[in-house]
Amino acid sequence: MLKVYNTLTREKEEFKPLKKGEVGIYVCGVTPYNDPHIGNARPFVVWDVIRRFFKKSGYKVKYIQNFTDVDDKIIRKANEEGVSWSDISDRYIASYFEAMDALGVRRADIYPRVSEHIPDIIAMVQTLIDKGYAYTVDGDVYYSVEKFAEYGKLSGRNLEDMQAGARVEVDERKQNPMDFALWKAAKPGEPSWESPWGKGRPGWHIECSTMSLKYLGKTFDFHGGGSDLIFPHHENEIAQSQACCGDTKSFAHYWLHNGFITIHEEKMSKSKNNFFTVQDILKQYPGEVMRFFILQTHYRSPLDFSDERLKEAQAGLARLKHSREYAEVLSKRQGDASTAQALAAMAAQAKRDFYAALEDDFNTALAISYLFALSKEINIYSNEIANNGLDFDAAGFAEAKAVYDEMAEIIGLFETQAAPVDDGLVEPLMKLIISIRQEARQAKNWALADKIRDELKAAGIVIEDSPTGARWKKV
RNA sequence: GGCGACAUAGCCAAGCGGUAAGGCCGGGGUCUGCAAAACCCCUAUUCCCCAGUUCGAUUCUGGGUGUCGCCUCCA
Repeated sequence: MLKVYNTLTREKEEFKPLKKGEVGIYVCGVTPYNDPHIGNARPFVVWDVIRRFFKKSGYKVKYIQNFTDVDDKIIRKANEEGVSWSDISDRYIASYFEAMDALGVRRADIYPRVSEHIPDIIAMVQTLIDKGYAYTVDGDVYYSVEKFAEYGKLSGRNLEDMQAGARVEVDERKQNPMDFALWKAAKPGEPSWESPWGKGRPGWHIECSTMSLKYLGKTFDFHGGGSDLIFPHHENEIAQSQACCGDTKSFAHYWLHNGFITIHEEKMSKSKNNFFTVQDILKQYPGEVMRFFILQTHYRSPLDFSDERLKEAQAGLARLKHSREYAEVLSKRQGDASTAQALAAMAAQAKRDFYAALEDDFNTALAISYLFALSKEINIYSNEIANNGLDFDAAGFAEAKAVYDEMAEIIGLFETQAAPVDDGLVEPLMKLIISIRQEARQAKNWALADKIRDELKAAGIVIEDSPTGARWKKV
């Protein structure tokens, strides 16, 4: 039984799909005005796993993720650079996909953009006006929060408290300081579209209501995003969507919010200028390491970013990879002893535990621990075979590997292949050097063998001997 | 000021009423001509503090202390 923590009720609830065997997911995407930093990437990595989990569990998944490509910051950046707003959004959407590809995040089913849904947005705003939830002022359209009785239900606030502590400068034209813009009248130098209220552009929030309605319907299963979107963004989406549909039970059933990635315990954010972009980190670590780093912590917890943490993730991931290689090799060798029955049983148990962990509010950290548990079991058997001549059971290893791969696939590991950096010359040269050294070793000429190894090391190449021959790698 | 989250070994991190998963680091060993790599084993009588509820609490309740977040653009 799948249980999920719902921000709306502040409880873990049993997940009941709207339609049996199907799940609809809307995750708030990015405003493309910058390269994504690792904090931005977190929700997409998390949801990528959730989606893989649902698919593996037999659900038909519809996963929508928007791009807010009409926005103040995009416009500002475009004006700074003297290019069009769409040049900026196109550039950073491409950057976003580049980062997601590196992290092994599979594509959503649809990536709707604000700029391609202006008529839908206008229609929704008009409906809100018609129903009395919105009013126009000088070409702007505002949502009247007082008209929506349940305003604040997601974020656990009420209008009185918010007004008491409001730090925003009050726009005197608003009926209530908390009213927010559905449509903004055009200003010089801004992109704009014709509307019943004059030229203008959509406010923030309305696009998600409109596009989720269009692609997932009035009611759907999951809505996700970072915790910072709970208020005002998701609160406002609820107000818009439920007012529009006239049904306070409509819209998303389960609201999932991920915690922040921090640096020195402080939220990573563009405004604090304490962020690391995915692309920057990729210069030091493979995307897979970042992904593993993110998933080793439960999605709702804060996650402190540092080089140290990434190094740890890399070491742990390397351990998992080694075991997979063992299982792979042994599953293909000849061997029909049934010594690995315990291994197969262990694998079956690991698989059950793994799924149970994910069914408990997508506890990837716990799930990954079962990957390590199976890894250890595989290593023990491999050692018995290598060191004690135990007969082995290829079928047992094949079974363990199948389970191992299934778990890894949901977490999204082992998918990226290291790009060979060979220029066509290094490989044959190294082969030659290694074979010369091997001859020296066979002649017990340790002085020469060690000299070759030491000098290569000084040149940045490490030689590692093994029963099946020497390996080399750049440091 | 309002609302909320979190505090578990050297570091990271699960668990959230039945007696502390996992990873990293460190220590010991196996393998190796020597190394390296890899693997195996070991590493918290104890879960921020103080009360309370309970046969029993890291887990629940109350009160502290500390850290972080939202209330303004933010994943």
